[in-house]
Amino acid sequence: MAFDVLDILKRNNLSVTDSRKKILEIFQQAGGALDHADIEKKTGDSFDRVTIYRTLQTFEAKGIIHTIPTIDNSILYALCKEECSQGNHRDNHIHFICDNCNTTYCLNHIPQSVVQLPEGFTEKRTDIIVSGICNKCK
Amino acid sequence: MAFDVLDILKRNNLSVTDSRKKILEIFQQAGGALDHADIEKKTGDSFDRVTIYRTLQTFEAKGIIHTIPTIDNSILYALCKEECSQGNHRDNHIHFICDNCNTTYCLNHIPQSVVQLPEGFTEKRTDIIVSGICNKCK
DNA sequence: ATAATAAATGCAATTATGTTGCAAAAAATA
DNA sequence: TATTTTTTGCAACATAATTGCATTTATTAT
Repeated sequence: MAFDVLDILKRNNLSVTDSRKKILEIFQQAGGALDHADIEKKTGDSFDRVTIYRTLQTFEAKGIIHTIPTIDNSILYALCKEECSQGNHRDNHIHFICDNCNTTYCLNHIPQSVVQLPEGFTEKRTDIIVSGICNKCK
Repeated sequence: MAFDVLDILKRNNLSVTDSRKKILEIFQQAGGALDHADIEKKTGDSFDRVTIYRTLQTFEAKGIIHTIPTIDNSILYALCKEECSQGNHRDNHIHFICDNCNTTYCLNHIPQSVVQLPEGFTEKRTDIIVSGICNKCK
């Protein structure tokens, strides 16, 4: 566990700091997606709010985490799978958000160009967000 | 035009007020999706910010407008099509957001249950957001 | 048409959310 | 271990969103 976290930071040429280690661990334990407020809750007052914002920004820029669109005004982040490389790590994810427990699942299913766009439209990224009830809440 | 707007309000048992009429007209003229800030710009200082927030909430509750997930932290709203009834007015929309001009298009294409969910997961709503370049910006 | 009732609005205050500059602290490098 | 580079925390600031309440406006019943 601790090894994984160190490894991720080193692979991405990031300084190893307490906040970065802690936030990565939180993502690993959570499994699903988290927003800034979730992380702030889980870190208590160990770190400044600003540090959390900046850490999330750094991780996203490096492709360690990716954002998930939401219907409310929060920004959800989730750990990228191994396969997600710099360029395409945002593409082809399907996310499931449980209406009951609010957990976000990253489904690894890759949609085969589902959408038929009108003439003149070019697709760059497609996000599919499914909401409903998850297997734990049913 | 003015008739449409009145009609919508009456069909939904809403009091006819200046702000509600104006905001509906703005949506009709815009065609695409708008967030709170867009509407505030277009109304100038005719109405208080709070009134705009409350009007959007009311419209969403009535199924007159629906929200669209976004990757930034804005809440986008768009007029529902006629066919969208109370219960399902959020389902089966595909939205296209242009990376260049930022316009949001409501595509009427209805996906035929694209996603294969794992056992125990129940789908209630599916949002598909495609981003890229629109036909005007290409 | 007018009075009574109900609903919506505007204002002020409050809370939440996000950003920036800079000095101090910590990490990486030589 | 000393030097350089990077990250952090603090303070200030900016924006976004919510709530309660008095006033205004719209609806309704007479």
